[in-house]
Amino acid sequence: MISAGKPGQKETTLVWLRDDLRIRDNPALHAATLRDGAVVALYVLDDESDGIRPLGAASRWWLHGSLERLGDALAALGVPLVLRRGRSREVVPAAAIAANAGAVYWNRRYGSAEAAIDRDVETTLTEHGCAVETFAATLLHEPWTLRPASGPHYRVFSPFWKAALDQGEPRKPLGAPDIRNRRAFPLDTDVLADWKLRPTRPDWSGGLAETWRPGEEGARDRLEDFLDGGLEGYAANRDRPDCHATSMLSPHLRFGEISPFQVWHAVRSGEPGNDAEKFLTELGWREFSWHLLFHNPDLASVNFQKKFDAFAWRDDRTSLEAWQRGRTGIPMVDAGMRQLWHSGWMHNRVRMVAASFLIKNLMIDWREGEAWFWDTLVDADAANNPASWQWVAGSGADAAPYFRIFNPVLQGEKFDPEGRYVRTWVPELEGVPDRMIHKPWKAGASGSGGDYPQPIADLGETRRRALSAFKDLPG
DNA sequence: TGTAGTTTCTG
DNA sequence: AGAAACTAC
Repeated sequence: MISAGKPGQKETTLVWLRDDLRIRDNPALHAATLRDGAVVALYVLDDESDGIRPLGAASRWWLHGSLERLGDALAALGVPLVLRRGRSREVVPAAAIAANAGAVYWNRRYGSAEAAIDRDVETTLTEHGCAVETFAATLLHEPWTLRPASGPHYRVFSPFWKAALDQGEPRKPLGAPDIRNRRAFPLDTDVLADWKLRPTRPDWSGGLAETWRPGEEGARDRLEDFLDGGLEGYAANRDRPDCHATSMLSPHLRFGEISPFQVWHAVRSGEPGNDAEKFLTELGWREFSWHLLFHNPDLASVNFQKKFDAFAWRDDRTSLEAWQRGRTGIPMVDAGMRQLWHSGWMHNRVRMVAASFLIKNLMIDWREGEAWFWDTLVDADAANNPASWQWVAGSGADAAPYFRIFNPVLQGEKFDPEGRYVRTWVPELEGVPDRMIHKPWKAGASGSGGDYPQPIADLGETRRRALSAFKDLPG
């Protein structure tokens, strides 16, 4: 039972943090600071509740770093970060009671299992006389505020994004709160290290640590670096994996270390033009994915287009493993898969090429690829990941048509013309001349290096196989 | 944010 | 001959 407190006693406000691991532009935290009394932050590691998708290994690695940074930042504000593990429906009310909280605030989430948990927690807290307030923080547009004239939700990106833009400028970001010198009373907390979010025995995380700095400061630096060049050339170079033309903000956005509102206005305050529009459109795809997931909670497991349910995917563990390990013999695909394994990230263009190879050339179920990305990407996002895989498969909303099959050789020649990207991740190919770098099997004895494998699939043959198989889909 | 095969244009 | 345009998948 939460006591109303002695008359005049200032009540604690509990802020339940989830996918919003930042102190700036955090509406729930900000609102808590406007109240009298202490503020306590809570993070719950919940792998147990029904319908919750446990984090992949790369995401767990990231979470550790992000919580570490967040704990420091909150401590500097005089806000303790309390860590608890277990079912949110029980853990959150228990923490609220222990903190003698008069109010619990959080920023909304949009997965169906998560939203159901949040509704139940709200009910329980309200029954205990605890005030609950929730805020919009993670998406520019609440998924239910955008509605097409007909149908339950948008299925095509362009009209969706047009409707979003018609809603006007997103709100301005909030600054950092300042709430020092309010005494919170001490609450039991888990020790982060005990959660064992980071690998121990074989520590595969070296490449992640080289590449990333989880946390709000790392996010801000990444955004500043990206905007320093004024976005110049983004539209032209964003498809070039051999250039540093993309923002690499995805994992920071995923964990809410930076908000889309901050990104939006940072971009808007710069030079307007095609580069800025193009980049903001990428935020739009993120919004679209969440719009789709909100209206289709099983997006990660069920074909958006039902006619794909009948499709006979190939069961081929050997090829799947070759793909996962970057040993398909197709340089562009292997470079991407190795970049992913090493750094927890893959360039967007290469994601499309690697996914297309798995789905179309190998004809392996897109869910296998989605699951691998979920485990290995630091930006693994519950909406973006399945929406994008279904996009490539052709089973999704506004998806690429079945006959759009990427040729990894042509894609390589177009977007990695000197093979710099491929050579970075596939060192066996170092000695192959530029002309042959994306098709070393044709280089003969002069070229292909060491123990680099022969292609596990003939691109032409498997393309024709996919075309005829997908053509047989009903409708 | 497709490819491949074919036709048509151009120097 | 090679680019550009066109079209089916």
